[in-house]
Amino acid sequence: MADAGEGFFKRVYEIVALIPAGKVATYGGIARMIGSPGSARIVGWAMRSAPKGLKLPCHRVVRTTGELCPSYVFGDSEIQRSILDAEGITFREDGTIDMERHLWQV
DNA sequence: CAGCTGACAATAA
DNA sequence: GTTATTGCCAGCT
Repeated sequence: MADAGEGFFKRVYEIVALIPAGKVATYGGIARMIGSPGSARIVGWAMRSAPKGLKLPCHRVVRTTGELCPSYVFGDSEIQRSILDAEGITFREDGTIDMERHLWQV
């Protein structure tokens, strides 16, 4: 990777963009793939500052608890559930994602 | 140049 | 078991 772009952000975009449909990744997990296990917050921040042209599947990025962030939604809180459901993600009774079943790991 | 903020995570009480 | 606090790294003002 000769081009570093924005540096850390670019790295996050690459990881998130590589998340296959039907799978989800955690902020801390992505941060760890980049090489900064303590920058879980930066990953989330990268999503927030992520240009829409990249079409990053932010909905596939969830917390370690399997809970999605309340404010990252594209349009409405119900949208993310619909998207993930369309991707093949299964939700539990409490509205959290089945991490054991959809946690993306290389 | 220095300090603050931020879509999280882990540990302690 | 739940709730609160601290720690982390990188960008932005």
